Amino acid sequence: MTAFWLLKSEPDVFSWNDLVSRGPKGEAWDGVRNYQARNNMRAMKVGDLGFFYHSNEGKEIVGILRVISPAHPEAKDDTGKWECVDVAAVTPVPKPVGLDAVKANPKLSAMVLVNNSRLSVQPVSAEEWKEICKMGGVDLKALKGS
DNA sequence: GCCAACGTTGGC
DNA sequence: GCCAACGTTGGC
Repeated sequence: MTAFWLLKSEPDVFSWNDLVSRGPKGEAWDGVRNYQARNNMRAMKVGDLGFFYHSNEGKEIVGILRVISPAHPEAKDDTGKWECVDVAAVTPVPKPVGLDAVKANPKLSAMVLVNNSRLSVQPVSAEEWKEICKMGGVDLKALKGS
């Protein structure tokens, strides 16, 4: 069963367009220094899908990415404590879903994004995934084929 | 730029 | 092992 996630990045540092420009080789989602977020990455499997969320600037879900490698130690990290997964862009969200829209939707009131805004890698339920895809105009059938 | 919420660190 | 101090994140 494919699991769903939400990964945050400040567009100043690393944006959706940056990930798109990496193509199918993707990019290591490194720099995470939070145990909860790391544990979420450890739980990821290749093929899992995630939302790409722009924090601070934009505050909206702008794209969908795919996990292309399991969690592995970070090359840059000399403590050996931290890990990252590799992700690649799948498709943009045609109508980016803003934080305000998520908050305004009662179906999404349990989302981690709403209740723990500081967690940078978070799980998304299948229901939440579907709802946001609907709001964003994402073609779910097209996603499956990718 | 401010501040609330949260996580981590370190003294005891 | 508790908790105060500090640092960071991220919404506003």
